[in-house]
Amino acid sequence: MSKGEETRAAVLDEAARIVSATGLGGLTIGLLADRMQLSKSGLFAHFKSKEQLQLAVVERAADLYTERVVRPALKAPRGEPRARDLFDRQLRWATGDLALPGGCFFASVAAELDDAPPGPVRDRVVGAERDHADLVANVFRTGLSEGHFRPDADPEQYAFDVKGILLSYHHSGRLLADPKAEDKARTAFEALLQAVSVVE
Amino acid sequence: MSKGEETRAAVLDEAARIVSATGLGGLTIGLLADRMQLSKSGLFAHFKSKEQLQLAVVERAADLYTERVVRPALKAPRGEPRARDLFDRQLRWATGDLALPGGCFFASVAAELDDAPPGPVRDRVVGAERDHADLVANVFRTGLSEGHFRPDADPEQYAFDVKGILLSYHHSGRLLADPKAEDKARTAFEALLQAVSVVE
DNA sequence: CCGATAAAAGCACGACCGTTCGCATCCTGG
DNA sequence: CCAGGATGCGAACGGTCGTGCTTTTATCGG
Repeated sequence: MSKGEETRAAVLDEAARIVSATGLGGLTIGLLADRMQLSKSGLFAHFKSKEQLQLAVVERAADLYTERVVRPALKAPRGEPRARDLFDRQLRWATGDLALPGGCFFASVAAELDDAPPGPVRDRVVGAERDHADLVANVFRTGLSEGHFRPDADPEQYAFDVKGILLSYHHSGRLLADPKAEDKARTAFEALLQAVSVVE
Repeated sequence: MSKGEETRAAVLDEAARIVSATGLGGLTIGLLADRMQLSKSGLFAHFKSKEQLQLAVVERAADLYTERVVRPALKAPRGEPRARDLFDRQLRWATGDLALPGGCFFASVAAELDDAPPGPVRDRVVGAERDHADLVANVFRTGLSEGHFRPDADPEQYAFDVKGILLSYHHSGRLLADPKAEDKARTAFEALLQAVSVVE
C-alpha cells in the first residue's frame, strides 16, 4: 500500500468515527485535518470534493460493518442460531466492543438523511439500509427452511421488528442513558423469537 | 397578543418545520429569516442567542405534541383503548395528518443529540423523551389496573417496544420509502398487544 | 393624534466553511 | 542515487455562520 493510500485509509477511519458521533453534518474538512494533523488542502487533495469524501466514508463504514458483524454472523449455523448471533453482533455494533465511538454509524446518518433531497450520498445510504434489511430477512428465511420458525411468519416483518429493537436500544442507551437498555433489547428479542418459533 | 409575540410564535412554528426536516443543525438564522421574510438581525432580536432559539423551538414542538397527540389520547377510555388511540396518534404524528413536514420532530433531533456534549438543549430533549416514555408506560398501567393486560407485563418494557415500532416505522417509511411500512407497524403493534393481553 | 416604546432593518465583525492554485518536499522506481 | 511524480503545505477566494451595533420604521396607550 502506497503512502497515499495509507493516509487516505487512516483519514477515512477517523472520518467514520466522527460521523458516528456527530452525523455527516458534523464531518468538516477542517476538523478532520486537525485530527489527522494534516493541512486542509493536503487532506482535501485525497478527495476531489466533500461529496466524494462523504461517499467514501459511507463505503468505509459499510465495509467495517460487513467485516465486524455480517461475515462472522454468517459463519453461525443456519436458522435460529444464526439469527441470534447476528442480533448479538448488531447490539455490540451499536454499543460495545464492535462499535465506533459514537455508536452505530448508520443510525446517526439515517436520521439526518430521511428528508434530505436525493443525491449520491443519500442513495448510497438507502441502498445499504435496504441491503441490510434484506440480509436480516434472509437470515430469517434460513430459519424457515430449517424448520425453526413458523412457516406463516413474514421475514420482512421480522426484519422490521428487529430494526425497531435496535433503534430503540440505540435511543434508550445513547440518548436516555437507560442502564436497563440492553436488558430490554434482549428481552424484546427473546419475545420476538418466541412469537415466530414453532409451537412445541 | 402583541405584534412581537405574534411574530415570535410564527417564527417558532416555521422553525419547528425546518427542524423536523433537517434537524437542529439545519436550523440556521439566515434561512429562518428568509422563510419569514425578515432580516437576520430583526429575527435575531427575538431570541438573544441561537441556543435560546433552539430551546424555544424544542419547547414549541413539545407543546405541539402534547396538543395533537397526548391530550386527545388521554380522553380515550383507560386501558387498551387508550393505548390503541395513543399509538394511532403517534403514527399519524410521525407521518400523516398530525405530522410536521419532516416527520417526527424528536426523531430528527434525538439522533443528532445522542452523542452531543451536555447542554441546555440536549437536556431539554432528554427530559421530554423521558417524560414521554413515562407517559406511554403509565397509559399501559391503566390497562393493568383495568385488567386488560397480563399483571406480569412490564410497563417499561412495553414503552421500549412501542418506541421501537415507531422508530422502525419512521425509518422504513421516511428513509427507505417502504410502502408497507404502516402495515408492518400496525402488525407489530397488534402482536405486541396480543403478547401482553390476558389469556382468554 | 402624538410621543414613548417596541419591532425590524442595515451594516459590520470575526470565524469557519469548501475549494483552488502555486510551490515545497518527500517517496520511490529505474 | 537521481529524476520525476506523488504527496502535502500556505495563502487566498467567495460564502455563510452567529452576533453585536446604530438607525429607521411601526405600534399603541394616553
